[in-house]
Amino acid sequence: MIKQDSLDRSLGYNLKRTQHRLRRRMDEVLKACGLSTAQNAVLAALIAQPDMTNADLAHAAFITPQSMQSVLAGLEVAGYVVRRQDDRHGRRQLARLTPSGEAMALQGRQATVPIEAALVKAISPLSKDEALALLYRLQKTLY
Amino acid sequence: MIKQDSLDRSLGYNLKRTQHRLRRRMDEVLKACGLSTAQNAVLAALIAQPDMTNADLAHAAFITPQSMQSVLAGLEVAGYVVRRQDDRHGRRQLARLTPSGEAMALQGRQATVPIEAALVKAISPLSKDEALALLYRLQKTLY
DNA sequence: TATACTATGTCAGGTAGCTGATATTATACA
DNA sequence: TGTATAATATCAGCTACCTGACATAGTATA
Repeated sequence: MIKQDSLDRSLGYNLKRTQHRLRRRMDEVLKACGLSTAQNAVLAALIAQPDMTNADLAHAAFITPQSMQSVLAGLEVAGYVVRRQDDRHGRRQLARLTPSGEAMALQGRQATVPIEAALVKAISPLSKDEALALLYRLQKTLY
Repeated sequence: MIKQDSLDRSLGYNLKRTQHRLRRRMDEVLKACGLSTAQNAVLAALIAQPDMTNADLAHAAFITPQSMQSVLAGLEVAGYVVRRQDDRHGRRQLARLTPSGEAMALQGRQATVPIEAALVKAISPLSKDEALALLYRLQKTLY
């Protein structure tokens, strides 16, 4: 490698590389739980906020509603999630965790806690609020 | 949305969301050039450093060497890239841009410059060096 | 030198997520 | 009220990328 300088100094490229490594680490530990990243995202979202629709979960997991359908179907078959009709809405189906789904959600959370903790530690000398504020600004710019 | 707090304060989740939006923006402008993100990554890498191997390019574009094979094959068919045997190595094949490949690389670069510029602008009040240093620390932690 | 190990390229098959299209329900509005 | 628009779910097909297996060439080491 002689001249990789322009790429190494690019924010976009470094955001990509950071996210890529984060994804790899997450996949590693989640695989040990028998969860995919998308599945873990669903469980994490549902434990924070039960009775979400397929569309909501898709948004939370950064995939399309069509893709979320199959993810959710898999979680239903596995017995981690149940869906029922929304009483006050003929189209919506609300998903929530079963007891075993909650247990699996906690396992996924436990597995990923060390990674998040390592990130927080690596922020220094910046504060977590400063780092989050930076990411918020970038997100707002990119919306 | 009632309680999304824990996710919104998570560094990992916000890294993912930032990268996701960046990816969408990049895809938009590159599509107008007729380029995929992977193709643009190859062209950008080759303009910075000619005569790279398939394995090198795969690493630079964050995909597997197997996947890069088909990307590179497509770029060869399109006439943007040529590959030749490395004189001093029986296995390596070195890729470089054709004149039209260079032109397309510049088009891709021009299309993405405003996005990178917007990111740089959004960093403030932090400096670019501070932001890059943060990403470097995160990458090192995640390796 | 011989032998194990690593790097590179390639083929084959699988999977996750995407786009497009459609039906149904809710909502906004004229 | 009626009608257009938006939201939600779902089916079908496609594509990009992955994993696994393998052949060949270079490198290290005993």
